[in-house]
Amino acid sequence: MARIKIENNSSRKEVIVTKAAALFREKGFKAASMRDLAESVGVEAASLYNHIKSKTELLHEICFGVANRFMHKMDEVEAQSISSIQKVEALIRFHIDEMVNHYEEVYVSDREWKHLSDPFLSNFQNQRRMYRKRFAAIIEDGIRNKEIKKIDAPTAVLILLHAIGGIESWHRSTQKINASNLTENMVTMLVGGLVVSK
Amino acid sequence: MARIKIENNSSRKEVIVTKAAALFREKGFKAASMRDLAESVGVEAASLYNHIKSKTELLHEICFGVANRFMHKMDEVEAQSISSIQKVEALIRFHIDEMVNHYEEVYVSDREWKHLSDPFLSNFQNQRRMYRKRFAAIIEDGIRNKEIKKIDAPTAVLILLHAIGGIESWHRSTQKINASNLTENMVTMLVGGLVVSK
DNA sequence: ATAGTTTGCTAACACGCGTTAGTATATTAT
DNA sequence: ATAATATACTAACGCGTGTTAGCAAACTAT
Repeated sequence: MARIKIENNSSRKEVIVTKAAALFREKGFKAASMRDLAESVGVEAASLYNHIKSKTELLHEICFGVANRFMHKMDEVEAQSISSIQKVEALIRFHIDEMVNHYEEVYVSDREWKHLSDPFLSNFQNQRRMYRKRFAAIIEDGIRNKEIKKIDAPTAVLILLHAIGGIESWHRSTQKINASNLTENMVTMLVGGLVVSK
Repeated sequence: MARIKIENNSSRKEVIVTKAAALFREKGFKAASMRDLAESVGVEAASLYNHIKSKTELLHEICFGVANRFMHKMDEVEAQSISSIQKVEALIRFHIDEMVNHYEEVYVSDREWKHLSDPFLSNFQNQRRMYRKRFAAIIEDGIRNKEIKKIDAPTAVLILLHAIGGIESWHRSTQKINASNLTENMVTMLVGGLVVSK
């Protein structure tokens, strides 16, 4: 009788969530079936329901896991007493790090959150809005201090966040530069686009 | 008896494709049903098949319509005798313009092409790869001419393309700045991130 | 007016989906 | 060893899906 293998004292549910993230990333939430997931876990579809309540719950876990990590980081960065541009850079580096090390979850959270159902959907959207507002506030601080070019802060946030989302393609790319090189390139370009040239 | 309304001597098929793009953008390709589409067109689901071969054909039309426009623009820009940075700027402006004026199609082409089926899938992926290669080549030219910072060109392309894809959120935003302001902000930030500071 | 063509309708199909019920087999605790 | 719990299995459900067949209505051309 097949059994879900666990390691590092992680629960069976966590194993399923991880496999689900990989599958949702590959096929999209709607296109990925519970039978697909079961096969990837090495078990029959019905058996999954001993550990999870529904397919949607898997998406919850993924999306809010990611969202919470980002919110926590934002708290941390805001509390530091460093320049605005340093805060921006810290956030950019965190985003890239997340994208490199928790690729599947971050990707799914980014692209598939639409398929959440209320009240989780609105909750998630609120968290996103809040995060962007706080990010924009940092940039506006930087503009006031003349560290950062006079640009529309919300637009800058969108650009930054989506630019980093582009690592998705890097991740799949065959001829990829290494992660720290990637990070430096991105920081150069993105921060370079913000700072006022001296 | 309901009839698909046409205007500007566009075919009924084109009307369907346009509505499909809006629906696919909103719900995602898999989650959007032919019955949804039929309702949005104002007709019964089966009637659609007098004009189209399959649901997938709709995705073909959308994706390759967009891809062809971009390829055509790339031909045009490459042929011009202007500096590399000007070429980059021209492409960025075109991308933004496309995103603003053909939002639904571009968005769908960007996010839902995975659901194409071979041979269209590989064809589409090839076109994408080619486009990025040609874009990267322009940037590498710029680096050689010392117009552009020494960065990894393929990474820069990823950043640029995805950053522009971020207009998606702008498009839905309530407090949106106008399109030309948006464009100038993006160009400032993205081109500013590339050029060597003097 | 009539014939031909385009377009839409109703009905139905085969299929894959998420999920549940009921039962068997492992693992853990006494 | 025995009881209790956790986990997996088979079978099946109701439902929504893309699509087709066959027929009716509307437009177009003669």
